[in-house]
Amino acid sequence: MAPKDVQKSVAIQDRVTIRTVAADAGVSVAAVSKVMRNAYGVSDGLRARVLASIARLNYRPRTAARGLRGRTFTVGILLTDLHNPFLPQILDGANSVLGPSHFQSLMGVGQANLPIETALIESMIDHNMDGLILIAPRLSPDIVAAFARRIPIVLIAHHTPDATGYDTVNADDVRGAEIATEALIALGHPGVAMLNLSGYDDIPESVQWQREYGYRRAMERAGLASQLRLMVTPHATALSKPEIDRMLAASDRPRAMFCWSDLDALHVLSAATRLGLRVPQDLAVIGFDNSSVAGLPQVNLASIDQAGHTQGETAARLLLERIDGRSEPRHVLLEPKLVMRSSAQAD
Amino acid sequence: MAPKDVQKSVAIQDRVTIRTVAADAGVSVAAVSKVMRNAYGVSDGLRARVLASIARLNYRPRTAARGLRGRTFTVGILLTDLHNPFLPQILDGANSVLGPSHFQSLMGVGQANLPIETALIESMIDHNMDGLILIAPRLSPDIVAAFARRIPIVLIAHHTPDATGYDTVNADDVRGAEIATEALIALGHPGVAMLNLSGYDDIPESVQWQREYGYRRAMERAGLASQLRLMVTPHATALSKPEIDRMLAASDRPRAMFCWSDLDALHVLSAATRLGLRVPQDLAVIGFDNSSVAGLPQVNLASIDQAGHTQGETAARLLLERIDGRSEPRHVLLEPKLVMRSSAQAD
DNA sequence: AGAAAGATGTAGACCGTTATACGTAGAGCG
DNA sequence: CGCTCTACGTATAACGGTCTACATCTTTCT
Repeated sequence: MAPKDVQKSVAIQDRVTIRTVAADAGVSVAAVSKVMRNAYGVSDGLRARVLASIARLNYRPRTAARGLRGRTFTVGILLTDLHNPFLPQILDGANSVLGPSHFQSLMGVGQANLPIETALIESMIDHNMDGLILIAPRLSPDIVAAFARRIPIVLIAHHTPDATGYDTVNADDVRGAEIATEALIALGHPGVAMLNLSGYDDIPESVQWQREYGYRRAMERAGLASQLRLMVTPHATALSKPEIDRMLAASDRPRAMFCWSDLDALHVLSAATRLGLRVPQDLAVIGFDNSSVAGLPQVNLASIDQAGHTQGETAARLLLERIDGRSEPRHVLLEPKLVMRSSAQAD
Repeated sequence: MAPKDVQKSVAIQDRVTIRTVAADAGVSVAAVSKVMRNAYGVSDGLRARVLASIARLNYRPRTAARGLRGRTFTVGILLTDLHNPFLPQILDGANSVLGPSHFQSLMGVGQANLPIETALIESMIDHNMDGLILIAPRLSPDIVAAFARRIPIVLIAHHTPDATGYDTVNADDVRGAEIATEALIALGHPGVAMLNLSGYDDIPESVQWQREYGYRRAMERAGLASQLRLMVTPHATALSKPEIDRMLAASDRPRAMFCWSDLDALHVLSAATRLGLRVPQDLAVIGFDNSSVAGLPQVNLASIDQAGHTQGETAARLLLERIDGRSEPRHVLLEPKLVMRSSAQAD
């Protein structure tokens, strides 16, 4: 746990501190602090003098020291996995709100690993960050709630509509799965199968549970309850997929598949190509995320768009509100929509 | 510049501090600190008592406070652009070294924007991070050097082999471009064109300059100096590419293209598909990065692999050395290699 | 004019660590 | 036995900010 014996670091250039500025401007340290914080009780003359000194000395307050008592104006963003191709949208969205508010964001990668995730959150708290955005964390709701008592938190891709200690932002995953399944049924394929993420976190809060539920509901509503067919796969990073090949080579192979993520849908398409199946005639496929690869002409994967940019924006906005003192929970659900492409289009 | 008037934040649960631990263990604050730092002058008995209290109270030192005097055991990683598909490899590599050393990493996204990049680096310094890894920053070498006087820095994808204030880790981009160009020439296409990133940072330090140089050198060595053909494109996020279409539709279109990045190569392949060109018979393409999309069966893009994982590992290792006091510069160049796929294979 | 209210600036405690300087006790030694 | 060494703990000054009291100086009101 404890690091190796610490030795003196390389000499670092002297920094200009709040005291340097105070001396330069001929005022008290407190006055400079007030100007920095836009606090009450500063005359125009004093402010001008201080600002001039700040500019002249190129002073910037040291976040770490500042956070010891006040705010750091930094929020932490926890990512599960960098390979996820719809992350950039979320982050762009979040930064588009954070930037103008003079908040910085620093990110950590949880690597889909619970201990690492926990350690990162602890670390972000220890860095005195003002709030946290967690994207699809593995954490259980009660652990999140415990953290939320220590720091404002907004969750993305984690369905807990009744949680009171924090906010959530989600695409309506049930509805998205429903739309996809209905579209495949409408194509004339009764035996629509679903490829889902297998997993240790097979709980209602998880995105994959919600999508599976939407699939089931659409099938039942169409009177196809008896045709339900679910397959699971470990996380998409596991590249070799003999099971997918086997499934598609079998005589009772599905004619249409709804995949819980674009990444997995890509593997299905690859397998189809390998086996000489025509898409969409022999096999129709719809994915989820509408990630950038899906739009490539070589791929042309129909997919459910879940408005990542908006999710990021919303999460950042909610977090700033919470940092500003709001304590009533807010849970936002965004409407997904199908982006049709040739992988599921009769045409 | 200054944020809105600050108001009191939500009440946060009392934290257990070093004082709480000291009281619980019945020792001085200094003793606890010594145990935490593995410092000299602690008896086994005292250490045991303190560790027991730490465990019982679940104490963790607060990084921000710690950094005020000592180290934070946190390094910052600056990314240019999350869309870049070979980032994950680098980060995995870096984290595989950082993790076991009890160092955390926090990342910031520079969005290929100089002011944002600078602000992030300042912010990381203000967070008292112990060192920085900058990946393909837009910063000019002298600005990097200035920052490096304040904090240990390792650069990835920025060629300054003579810099003395910091370390660099790079793939040999000249050699990589050369290999790709030679492979295309060997295919029997004399008129090999190159698609490069256009840009404001057209300087020898940049990756794109190095790759262009490699392309030129290979052409000249093959006695094809007169056949040089360079095209440039703004950053790949600009999705619509009428110029690429125009170029490929022209009668004097290139028969082989070396693209400075996989992302751009994908757009070239897309255009070829749109225009009904056969790959590789009518147009052979080689990209750079060997990113995960390149390997998809639908894509099958030949590409130069630049060992991202090793780059990340090496950078992290060098940074830790620098944090530990090394001051002589080190500049590592890794050998790239061609991964042949059907986009450039006669077959 | 005198008092109350408001505006502006300062002093200094405090945040949670690190690290230096120092005190004390026991061991080793001539 | 007195003296030096070493090992172990403690007290406390930083670190660079924030923020609560409070002091001082103007206005405004009666």
